[in-house]
Amino acid sequence: MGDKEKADPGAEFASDSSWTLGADSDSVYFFSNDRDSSILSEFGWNFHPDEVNRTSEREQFGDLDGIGGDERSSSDLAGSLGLPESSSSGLVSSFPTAAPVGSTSNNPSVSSSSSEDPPEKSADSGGKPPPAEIPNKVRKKGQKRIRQPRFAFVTKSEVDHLEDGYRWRKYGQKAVKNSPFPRSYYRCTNSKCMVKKRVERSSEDPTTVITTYEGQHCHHTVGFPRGGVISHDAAFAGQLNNPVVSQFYYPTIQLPRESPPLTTMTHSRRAPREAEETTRILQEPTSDQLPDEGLLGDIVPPGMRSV
DNA sequence: CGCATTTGACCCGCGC
DNA sequence: GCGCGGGTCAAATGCG
Repeated sequence: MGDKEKADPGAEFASDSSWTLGADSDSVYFFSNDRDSSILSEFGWNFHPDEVNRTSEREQFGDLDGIGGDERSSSDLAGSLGLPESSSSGLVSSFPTAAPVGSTSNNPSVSSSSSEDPPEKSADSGGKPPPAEIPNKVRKKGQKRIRQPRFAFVTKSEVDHLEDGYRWRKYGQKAVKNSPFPRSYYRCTNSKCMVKKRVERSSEDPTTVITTYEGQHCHHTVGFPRGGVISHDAAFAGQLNNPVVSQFYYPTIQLPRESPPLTTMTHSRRAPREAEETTRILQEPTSDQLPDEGLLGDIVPPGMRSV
């Protein structure tokens, strides 16, 4: 696959993504050292910034302005997010710095908008687990849709559905304007988890997959139907091994110099055809190969954190 | 049989 | 107010 890097991933994302990145400026995250952990925890992952080696993606994505001033902090996020599922195809991870979600700016990067903090998990308010936002039918008129922080990742991958350690259920697909590729909507299969993610392929660069996460996991990674349980670390490591370049807008996490193999796993019962074709056999990585032991695996329930 | 995916319809927010 | 586009729902369908 092309290893070429995206010249301007952000721009692409901005144009393709309908998620008004930064549209709601008030909800945009401005990464700062202090906020690193907060942001990460926002997704249910605990990150220890200090342990993460930061690379100089900045150079690479210099045009992506960092969020508010200190982009470095964003690096952790990527790892926490469980990363775009590229594990099957692999990616060279280069986590770009987080971009400000200023829709007005050229910063394409990711958008994270946390307009209103994640609603209390009203987990079971009825039968189905409520989505991140109040269901239309339940939502009262005038009640604004609540959006959770969103983080987008640009990944060079041939497969759309990448593994990230969590199980996802597809609940919708939409055609993307000005793009031949549809956008898929996924929800975490955990009934109590309201995390959602959107996966779409860049129209400009078909080899680029844009994954946007919204919400925070309130549980650990799950086991896979086949392949056993996988940890975030494993998933993360595996992705790093991939030959694809993944650009994570938010985090600027540092990748291990070497990507340890990771056992490929598939969440969905039906493995994507592409995945089967491009999947590489990976092996579970050792802790020292990972960016940081426990860095990715340390997950904390959303409710535990204080933002 | 249970769970995931597909897909058309519906709802909502936003721009004009 | 209207239209467009994004996002979600839910019934139908398929697969293991």
